[in-house]
Amino acid sequence: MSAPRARTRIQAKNSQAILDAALDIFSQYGFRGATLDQIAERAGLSKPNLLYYFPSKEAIYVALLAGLMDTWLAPLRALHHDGDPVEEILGYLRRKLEMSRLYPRESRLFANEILQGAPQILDQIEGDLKALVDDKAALIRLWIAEGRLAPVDPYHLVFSIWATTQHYADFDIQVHRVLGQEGDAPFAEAERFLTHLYRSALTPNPLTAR
Amino acid sequence: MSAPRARTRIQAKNSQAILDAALDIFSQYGFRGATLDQIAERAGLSKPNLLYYFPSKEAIYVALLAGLMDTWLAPLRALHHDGDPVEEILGYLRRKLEMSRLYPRESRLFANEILQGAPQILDQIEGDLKALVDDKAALIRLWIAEGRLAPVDPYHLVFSIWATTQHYADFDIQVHRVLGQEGDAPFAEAERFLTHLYRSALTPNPLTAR
DNA sequence: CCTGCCGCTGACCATTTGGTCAAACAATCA
DNA sequence: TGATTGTTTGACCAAATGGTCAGCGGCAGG
Repeated sequence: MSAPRARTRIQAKNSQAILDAALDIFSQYGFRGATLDQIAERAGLSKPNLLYYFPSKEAIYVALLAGLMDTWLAPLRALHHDGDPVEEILGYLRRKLEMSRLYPRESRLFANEILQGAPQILDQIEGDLKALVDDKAALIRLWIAEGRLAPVDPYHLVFSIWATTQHYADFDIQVHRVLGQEGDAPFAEAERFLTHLYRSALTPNPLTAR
Repeated sequence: MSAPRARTRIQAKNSQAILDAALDIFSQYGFRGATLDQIAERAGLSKPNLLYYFPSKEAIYVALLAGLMDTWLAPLRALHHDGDPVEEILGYLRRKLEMSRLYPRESRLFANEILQGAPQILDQIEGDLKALVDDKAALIRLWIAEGRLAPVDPYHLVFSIWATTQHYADFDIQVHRVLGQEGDAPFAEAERFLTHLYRSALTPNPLTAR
C-alpha cells in the first residue's frame, strides 16, 4: 500500500518484500506476538538482512502504520456536501467495504493495534481521525437540519459503518465458516444488505419532513 | 465469567485470580503476545505458582475460551419465535450490546482469537456457532415469509449486529477518543442509534406487504 | 503434637528472540 | 580493471520466555 523511500532497485524490492511479509505477520499476531524470524522467513531474507533495511522490529511496524491512516481515512474524506446525502453515505459505505475486500490485512493490522491499546496511533486517533470525524459529523448534522437525512447520531452512524465493513476483513474466517462459503461472495451479499440497512434508516420520512 | 472447578478455598481464589489476570493480558495482547510473567504479576502470584494451578500457558488460554462461547451465544439463543419479530431482534441487539458493555475483555479475547486465525475455536465456529446461526436464520426467513419482517439476508443481519455491538468493546479506545467521552455514555447513545437503524430496516413496509 | 499433604518459592534450564558485527560477496562506476 | 559502495551472511550475544524441580513452610486431621 505504501512504497518505502529507496535509492536502488534492490532496496526497493527488498524493503517492499519486508513490509509485505511484516503485514502478513503483524496483522495476524499483533506487534508483540510477531517475531522477526517469521517475517524474515516469509520475506525470503535472513534476519540480519532484515535489520540491514530496518533498524528494529518496531521500525518495521511503525513504517507499516505510518502510511496506513491516510489510506484508511480516504473513503471518509471523500464524503462531500454535493449530491444526495443518502447516496453520499451509501457511497462511503461502499468504498469502505471495498477497502475491507481489497486490504483485509491492513484492516486487521489496525484492529490489532487498537486492541492492544493503540500505543502507536493514539495521537493520530485523537488528532487527524477525531478532526475528520468531527468535520463529517457536522456535515451530516447539516443534512439532517435541511431535512435531507433522517435524524441520527452522526458519530454512531460512522462507527456503525466502520464496524460493519471492517467486520468482513477482521472476522472473515468466522464469516466464511458460518456461511460455508469461500472467496468474495460475502462482500457482494454484504453490500446488498448494508445498502438496504442504511438506506432505510437514513432516508428522511416524507410524512414527518418539513 | 466461568468459575474453575476447585477443591479448596485457596484453589478457588487463586485460579480465579489467574483467570482474571489472564483475561486482562490475553485480551489485550493475544495468545502469542502475552507472557506468563505479565499474568503472574497481575494475579499477584509467582510464575511457578501459576504453573502449580495450570500446567501451561496454553492451558490457561484454553480454560478462558472454553466457557466463553456458550456465554457469548446466549443472547442469540434467546431469540424466540414468540413475540413481534422486530422487537425480538431489537431485544437481541440490546442483549448483545449489554454483553459488550459488561464483558469487554471477553469480547476482545474473542476478537484476538479470530484475528489470529481462530486456532482454538475453529471447530466450535463451524459446529455450534454455525448450527445456531443457521437455526436462527431459518426463523428470520420464516418471519420474512410471513410478512412480519422486511426481506433482508438473515446471515448478514446477524453479522452486522455482531459487528456493531462488539465494536464498542473491541474498539472502545477509538470510540472514546473520537467522542471525547469517558465511561458508559457511548453505550446509551449506541443503543438509541442502533435501535433506530434496525427498526427502520426491519419493519415491513405496509405499502408492499401482502 | 506429629504426620502428611497442600501451597509456594528460589534456583535453574533450554529455547526463543531482538539485535550486533566483522567479514565476505556483489554491483557499479571511473 | 580496480576502487568504492552497496548487500548478505554466519557467528555471536544478552535478555526474555515457558517450564522444571527439589525443597520448605504451613495448615489440617488423627
